[in-house]
Amino acid sequence: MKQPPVPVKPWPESDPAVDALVTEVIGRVADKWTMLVLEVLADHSELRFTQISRLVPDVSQKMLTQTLRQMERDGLVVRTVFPVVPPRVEYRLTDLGLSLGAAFCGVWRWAEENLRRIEAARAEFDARQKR
Amino acid sequence: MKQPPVPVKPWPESDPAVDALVTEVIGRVADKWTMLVLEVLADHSELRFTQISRLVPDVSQKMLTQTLRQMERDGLVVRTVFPVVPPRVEYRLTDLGLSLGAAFCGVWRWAEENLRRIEAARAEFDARQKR
DNA sequence: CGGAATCCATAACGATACTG
DNA sequence: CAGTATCGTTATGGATTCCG
Repeated sequence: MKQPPVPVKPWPESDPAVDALVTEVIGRVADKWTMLVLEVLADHSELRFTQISRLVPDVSQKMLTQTLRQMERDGLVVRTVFPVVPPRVEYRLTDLGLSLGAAFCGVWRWAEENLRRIEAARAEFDARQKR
Repeated sequence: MKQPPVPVKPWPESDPAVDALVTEVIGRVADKWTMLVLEVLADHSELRFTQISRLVPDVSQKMLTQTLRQMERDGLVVRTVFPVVPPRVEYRLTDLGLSLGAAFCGVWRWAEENLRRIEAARAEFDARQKR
């Protein structure tokens, strides 16, 4: 049985204006810290600032604040401030944030499943460069 | 049969070592230019350097070269050099590259479908900041 | 044509100090 | 606790020039 020449056509359309916006959104959303925060929030459903900072390895306080602010601005997380001392701030994903997590799940699994292949390709490429 | 409490659990495991590698791979692969090149190559199946540069808006020659090299190193594209003058170099996606395109399709569609929601969230957030 | 090499501006990020 | 503000460094990307 012959397979179709192109098994998957990933992107259905190509409106340049929409493309630019989509690219910008993906660029922001595909950020390293955003994805890691998305992961821990998807796992724990609600977390305080310091809890997130402990769960996301090597994130600086500055980057975490910045990332959470952007995610809040984009409607991915809600930030709840409890007027107590010491302050208590909780973060949780919105439905939009959850749906993004689901969408990214495919990429995450792809990366997991193909780690070896990528490492092998890199090793072979690097070996060829040395010659 | 009882369904699990969390409707979607995006990430099945959490091995910190694998996590770090996956994060690194995603970080590289989720790059702006990589995604755009992936898109045009998925649409055209094989392209020359200048053709890609015309199809990807605003990409500099430096970034395009760099992106293509990384993609080649990661085993996402194959680079074929024809020994003629003037030089002719063709790029096409590998199966790995195609499968990545398919995985990213979910994120791409998510971004398209939720553009409005994100813009609305941003507008509301910005309006609240001004007060 | 398809790059490589260089220079340079700026954006990104980490570390530190301070605050309600 | 959950940030904000500032500073210094590093990484990134554009523009330009040159080459087989």
